[in-house]
Amino acid sequence: MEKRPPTWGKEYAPHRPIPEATIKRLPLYARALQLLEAQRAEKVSSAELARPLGLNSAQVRKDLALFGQFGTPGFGYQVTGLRRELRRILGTDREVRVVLVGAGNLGSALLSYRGFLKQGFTMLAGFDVDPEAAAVRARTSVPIHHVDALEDRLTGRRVDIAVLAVPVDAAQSITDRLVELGVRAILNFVPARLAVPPGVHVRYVDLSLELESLSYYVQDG
Amino acid sequence: MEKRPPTWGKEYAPHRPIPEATIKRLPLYARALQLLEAQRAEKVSSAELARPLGLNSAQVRKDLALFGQFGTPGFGYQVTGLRRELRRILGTDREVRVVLVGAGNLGSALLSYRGFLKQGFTMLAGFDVDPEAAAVRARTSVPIHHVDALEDRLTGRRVDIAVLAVPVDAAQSITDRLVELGVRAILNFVPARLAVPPGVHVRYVDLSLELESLSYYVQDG
DNA sequence: TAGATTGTTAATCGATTAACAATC
DNA sequence: TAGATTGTTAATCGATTAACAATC
Repeated sequence: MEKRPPTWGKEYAPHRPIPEATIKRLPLYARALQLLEAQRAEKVSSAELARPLGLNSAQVRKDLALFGQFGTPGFGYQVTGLRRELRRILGTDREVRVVLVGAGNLGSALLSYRGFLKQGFTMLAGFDVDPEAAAVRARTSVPIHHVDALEDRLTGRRVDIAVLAVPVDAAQSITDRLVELGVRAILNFVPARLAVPPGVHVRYVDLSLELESLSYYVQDG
Repeated sequence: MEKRPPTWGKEYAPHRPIPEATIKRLPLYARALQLLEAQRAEKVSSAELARPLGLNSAQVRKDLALFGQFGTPGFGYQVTGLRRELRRILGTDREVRVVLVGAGNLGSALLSYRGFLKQGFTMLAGFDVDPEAAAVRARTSVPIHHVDALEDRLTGRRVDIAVLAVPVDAAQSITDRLVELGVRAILNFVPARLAVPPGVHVRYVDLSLELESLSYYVQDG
């Protein structure tokens, strides 16, 4: 049955800063909706969206309501429409341009790991101090250059996100250069705190830390 | 100058559950202390520990006080002593035994990535549906077996933590088998929610999700 | 209309930070 | 003793969950 679209659009550019916790859940919703769309589902309720993700339905409604009124009382959300909204909000409906710096074991795996870069993301290039060895490791069509060529290769090209997987000692100086080149966000796999100017976002992923903290739970019988 | 050790040991087996957020910070403290110890620092204050980690000194004191009284008012904490306590609390003073299941691009990178497994951790084995190809990718001395041999290889051996990097469709059934084998914690790189019995801990790391949520911050000028 | 589900406000929960007496 | 810093309580902040009037 056809329903007319809900009255969304209350506040496209939200004035209050959106909680970080909400931002992290948005791609989760988008992914679930992608699945539902593939299954030809027309509509979904906040409860149906929340349950498989292990979340609360009120949380889903609250997260979404921060960006506008996307649902219809008594009905739910239109799968396709909501997915489109989320991709617009996340910016993944446009091309998101990514570079990787540091193609050692971890970095080169990220280059070849299908499932890291989802629809909307483009890996422009990788950089490493030993691009030949890195190319062998990565086995990818993404060009890998020497880190010295960072400026030569990227000046004048828009780079949205840099993925950082260099040795600890190199992290800050590479960061400074990336910021200088206009990078707006960094996904940092290096176990080091990065100093960045306001407006540049850094997300820390410390794989070793995750393992070490899990160790806490496996003690005794 | 010699100081007598502080009066720790108030509550070694804490009755109240420790906040997850605290558990995640403990390895951070341990790592900072390791550095300080290497620099021959004798003592450290909560403020000195907090600042480089971007934390609040009260938070450091509160986290530590959950496990006992490790400090000395007017003095601070003894680096070596506190580090030892933290390693004991985390269980990284004993051998922590890890297996990896799924040695594709990401999994095999984790096998070779020095810096993933810190002191105290032992990677017993990797498992993959194509162990030969995985071995080529991983270039490591860690043995890689076929996943079918999970039970044959691990029955009767203690496994503390499993690192999961299999395809989505295989995640739950592999999880069930790992739980059956007595695994107590899972570091899950698969973008899927895992059902586990109470007492088994799952930590989710979704690299693609991190990238997608960063996309939110790089919009407009 | 009756049933369902939204958007939103209020209540709850948990975590962070400030403040300070205790104490080395 | 004077100065410094802990452990801990109280205040603050933020996020989650419950509840429900609005509404399709």
